[in-house]
Parts: sequence; structure tokens; C-alpha cells
Amino acid sequence: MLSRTTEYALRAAVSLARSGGAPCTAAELAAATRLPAGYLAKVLQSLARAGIVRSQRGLGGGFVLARPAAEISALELVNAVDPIPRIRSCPLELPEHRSGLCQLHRKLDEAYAQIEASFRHTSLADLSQRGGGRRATPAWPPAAPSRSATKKVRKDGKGVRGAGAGRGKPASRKRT
Amino acid sequence: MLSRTTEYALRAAVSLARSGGAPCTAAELAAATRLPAGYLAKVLQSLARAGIVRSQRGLGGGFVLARPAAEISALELVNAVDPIPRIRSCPLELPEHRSGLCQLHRKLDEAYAQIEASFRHTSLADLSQRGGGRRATPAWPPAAPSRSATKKVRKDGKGVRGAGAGRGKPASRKRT
DNA sequence: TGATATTAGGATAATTTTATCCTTTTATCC
DNA sequence: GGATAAAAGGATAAAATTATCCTAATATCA
Repeated sequence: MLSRTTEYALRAAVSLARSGGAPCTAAELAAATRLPAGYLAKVLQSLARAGIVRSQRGLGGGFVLARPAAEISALELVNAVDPIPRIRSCPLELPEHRSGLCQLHRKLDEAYAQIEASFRHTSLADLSQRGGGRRATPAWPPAAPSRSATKKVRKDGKGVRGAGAGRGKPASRKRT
Repeated sequence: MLSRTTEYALRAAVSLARSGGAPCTAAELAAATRLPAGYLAKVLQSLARAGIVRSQRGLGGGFVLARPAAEISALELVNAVDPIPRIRSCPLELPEHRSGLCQLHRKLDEAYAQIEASFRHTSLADLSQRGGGRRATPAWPPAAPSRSATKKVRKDGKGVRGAGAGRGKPASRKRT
């Protein structure tokens, strides 16, 4: 669902956030995050263009965060690299439009909106916290809308999957 | 984010739900939904294998819903075709594991969990409602967790996009 | 039984996303 | 200035997703 590129951006940013201001080269970040170095470099370029990281060429150069991790939202990172595709109008612009698939697309957009909101309220600092403070707190409802992560953690760990679904040809996705 | 295949499955299911029990051929559904006929056929096969629709060959055959639309959740449809990829363990199984990227992956999984929950509580009947009952209700918080859609509708229509993001090479996605 | 409609399934092609490689630019150090 | 380090950018390759096409299986109808 979230693209690989998005994962890479987030992982790199976390790694960067943890290195305490010291510049990291693309190669270092790739090693630390176990991501393909070449591609990661492209992703870092995107982040640089978006003004989230600053890059410096030459000896001793590399990448640093352009702002404190607490002031960078996960949403910024994601959108810099592979934006959440909000749906503003039904893909099916036709007679059916008004009466048509609108509930469907409203729902889909709603899902995107949820993700946006969730990511908007999560900072890179939140994502970079060390030590997994595993909670038993129920994930729902989301309680009061304050800032910082490690607040909501889902309750179950089961793989609820509807009906007899499971196989299915055109579906496949094998990403890590 | 949601794959094209997922959209197709949902659109086809809505179309099917609206045809009131009469079998629809893949070609008919493709025409009604404006989707590529050949590929849609594959998607329908997946839905059939998942037990969501029933298929019948030969003259007068086609596809029908296996159950009333009210008893089919959006989640089932999505999972039949391109499952929501819940994250159960950090991709980076390494020394860094515990101390590492876990907050990140917890957050990502949380986002997936939200989508799952949202889709689980939306039925195909909800998605198939005609006439767009546009609400002004704020999208957040999600209020009480009862069933049925057309409940949450997002408040804004603005394209909030972090910082100066926008361009960016490795990112592209041009889907409809 | 034969003709026709329609799904099932496999092979293959087109497109998009990810990944690699190479050259160029810019910086540091000597 | 020359050597070296590192990002920038472009061309290309590999992999995954989406799409098309063809044949086979199965059903209906005459």
C-alpha cells in the first residue's frame, strides 16, 4: 500500500534523525538501513528538493536534517516522495458521476484522509524514539488528539481476513 | 496507495450490487464501470475464488453476488484482491531491531489498521448507495463505532502538502 | 448433437516502479 | 592546482503491476 519508496524515505529519515546532527553520506545511510544504496540516493535527493534534508557535496559532506526531527512530520516525508493521493473527483466523470460511484470514492478518500491525519500528527522525532515501549492500550478509539506517537498501539495481532479470501490471481504483491 | 486492482474490484462489486441479482457478464460490468474488460475478468475471477461472487458460464451466465451486499464488507473485497499488508515484524530483523525502526513500523501498521477498521465497517451496500448525500459533518473524531458508512465525511477539501515538497524524482505515480 | 455464449486459465505484452551504473558537478584537503 | 570524496543527474536494466489475447472448459438453446 505505502510504496517501497515511502518506506525508504522514512527509514532514512529516522536514521538521519538518530545520528545527532552529524552529516551522513548516502552510503552510510544505506548501510545503516539496509537499503539499496543507489536508489536510496535518489530518495534522498527528493527529500533534499523538498527541503526536508540538506545535502552537501565533497569530503565530509552528506545529508543532515534541515530542521529538528520534532518539526518534521511523517506526512511531509511521505508527500515529498510519494504523496497520499487524495481523491477530489470521481474518476468516472460521466452521467453516472453524481449518482454513481461516489459513495465508493468518498470512502476511499476518507481512508486516505485518515492516513494523512495520522501521519500529520506524527513527527520524525516520534518515529525515531529508541526502545519499543510496547503498550497494551487498546488502539481504538484514538482518545484525545494531542501530539506525539507511542500513544495508539493496536490491540490485536491477529490476521483477520474476510471470508475465504486468500488466493486470487491478479493480486500478488510480495514486498518486504 | 490502494492499487488499481483494488479500485476495480470495488467498482465492479458496486456495479454488481446495483444490478439487483441479475447476472452480469464481465463485458457488461466492464462497460458499466469503464474498466479494461480483460483485466476486470481476472479481478472477477479473484472475487469468485474468494467466494464473494458466484460465476456461471454459458449463455445467460455471468456474475452475481454470493451474498446480500449488506453482508459483504469493503475489507473482504479489498483483501480478496490485494490484501492490506499488516506489518507483524520489523523488516529489519537485526541488532537494530529492538532499538531500531520499530516505532516507525508500529506507526505504519497503525495506519494499515485504521484502513482495515474503516473498510471492515463499511459494507458493499454502503458503497452502492445512490445519490451523494454530501455531509458537512467533521471527519474527526470518528464518533461512536456503529455500523454503516456515510457517517464520516472529511471536513476540508484543501490539499495540505507539507513544506516545499512537490517535485521529486523517484516519486511519480500518475494513476487515475 | 451442434452452435453460441460465457467464464477459466495461460502466455505474453505494456507500463510503472525499483534498482543499478556511469558521468558530471561541487566540495575538501594536500 | 591536483587528488579525492561525495551528491546530482541521466541512461539503462530489472522487477512488479496492469493489460491483452488466445485457447479451453462449460453452460444454454435449438
